Amino acid sequence: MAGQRRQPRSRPETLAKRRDILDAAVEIFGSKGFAGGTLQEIADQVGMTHAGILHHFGSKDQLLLQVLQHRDETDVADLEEQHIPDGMPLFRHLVRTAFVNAHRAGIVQAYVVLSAESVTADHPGRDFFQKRYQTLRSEVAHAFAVVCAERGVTAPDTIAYASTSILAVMDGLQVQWLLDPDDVDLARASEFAIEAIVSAVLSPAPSPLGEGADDPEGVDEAREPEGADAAEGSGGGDQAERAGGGEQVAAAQPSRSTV
Amino acid sequence: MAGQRRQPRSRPETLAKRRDILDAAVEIFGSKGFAGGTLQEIADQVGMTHAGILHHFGSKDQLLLQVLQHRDETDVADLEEQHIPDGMPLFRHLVRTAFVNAHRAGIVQAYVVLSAESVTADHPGRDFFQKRYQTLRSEVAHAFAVVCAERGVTAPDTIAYASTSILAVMDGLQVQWLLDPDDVDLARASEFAIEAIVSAVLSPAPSPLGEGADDPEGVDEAREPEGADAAEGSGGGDQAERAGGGEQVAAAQPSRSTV
DNA sequence: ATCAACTTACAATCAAGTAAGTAACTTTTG
DNA sequence: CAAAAGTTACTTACTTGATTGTAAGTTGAT
Repeated sequence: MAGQRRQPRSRPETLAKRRDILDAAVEIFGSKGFAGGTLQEIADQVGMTHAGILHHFGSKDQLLLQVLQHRDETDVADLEEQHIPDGMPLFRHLVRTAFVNAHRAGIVQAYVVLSAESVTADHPGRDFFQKRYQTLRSEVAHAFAVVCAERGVTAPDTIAYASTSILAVMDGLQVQWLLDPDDVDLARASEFAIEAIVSAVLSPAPSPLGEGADDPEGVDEAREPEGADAAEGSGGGDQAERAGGGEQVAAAQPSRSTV
Repeated sequence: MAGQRRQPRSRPETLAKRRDILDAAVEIFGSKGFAGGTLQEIADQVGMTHAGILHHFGSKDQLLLQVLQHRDETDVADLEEQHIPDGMPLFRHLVRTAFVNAHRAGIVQAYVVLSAESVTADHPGRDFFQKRYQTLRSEVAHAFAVVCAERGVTAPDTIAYASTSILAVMDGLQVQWLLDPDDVDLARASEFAIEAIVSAVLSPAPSPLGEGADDPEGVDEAREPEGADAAEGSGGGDQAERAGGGEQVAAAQPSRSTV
């Protein structure tokens, strides 16, 4: 709803200012979320009024989009130095990224918060993250294909699961690490999980859970064709199930009463 | 700042109403986030005014806490029927949970959004999720210890990484699945990843990434003792690195320009 | 003199919380 | 057992304080 001149012919000084704003926005949105962070706070951080920010970006939504895009560009630039890896080097690169991220809680948090927030109803960043994950998945899948070819392994159908899973662990570990940096070793755990998943693709082992025994088909999946029926909105419980499951296992903390 | 009588001696009818409110709150907070959702919306859904809700719960923060706690209790009750598993059955249970969750986008979303949002500065749910993950990690770790003992495997030091990783994949997959239910098979991918990680603990394979070669020590970790120095607030790029990484790999979607 | 980069001032919402009142139900008590 | 008294579950109405966005004016550089 806001008309905005998108850098019509701006001076280098102005561009620098815009970058400052974007950096401040990452920090604020990262620490308070998009809905929780305000233009005022961002403005304060760069020493302007909130109207000044709107002058540059037109609206809060636009600002978020630019933040996201700017991050991408910045990071791409960072990588441009190094050669962009494929095949096995990509996996090594992902591990290295986790090690680097363990020293960048600020940006990690921004992505964690914004990506999760983006799943909410018409969030301005939804499209961005959806496309991003699609891209990342296909890149990782490609690396898997390359590696399989190199080793003469017939590219298994597990590649899709493995690709999405690798990205998932990296993200999920970030959440736990942000909540509890002392308990979670972001870098090592990422390394371990990535290795585990790559191994599983390259040398598929029989399921340790017991092949026929677990038969999750009977539980749910068999009834409906794919996991696509999606969005509902009330009912039982998600990760909570996991809490329940362990409560009577010799758990460290009594979960029901303590929490 | 709000004084509130916490069910002093309420009638069963009242308790039912409160449950209604909690259910509505899960839905609203799940679809809009905690910061994004309003008491008004929740009130509308149960046919009251927002003041009525404050009458029951005192404040929005309190409401969130109760929502979280209520979910836990509900889910525990759900599980009480089944026997709570340990050892290998716990892992099977986690897989089953993923299959069940694939049909409960609503609650899955609530947890995804709220857990990620909880990492933000003094979020009322932070403590809840921090404790929750601690509990879950130790439960999974315990199951690993049991399984290792059963198989005569010396419990490896990888158990901690594996435990946190299993929870992480499950969470991370949920985000991707919510954004793109057609592209991501929540249940199958969770199953695959859990099996991969359990296998990696039970039969450790040499790193497929090349033992000495990757040497992430040199990158960062070696410099500072642990991944605990944490919170910063500006700089380079998180998952973005991953996008960059693949951009020049024959990726499906042009990432820089498209996004 | 013009244009970009702002600022001040204001509009329009909107949200959380509070206060006070009301109707219904429970408990006490004579 | 019934009237009084108290309590609960709300509502309406208001206060307070933000927050995004707009409009119009000011300043400095080209």
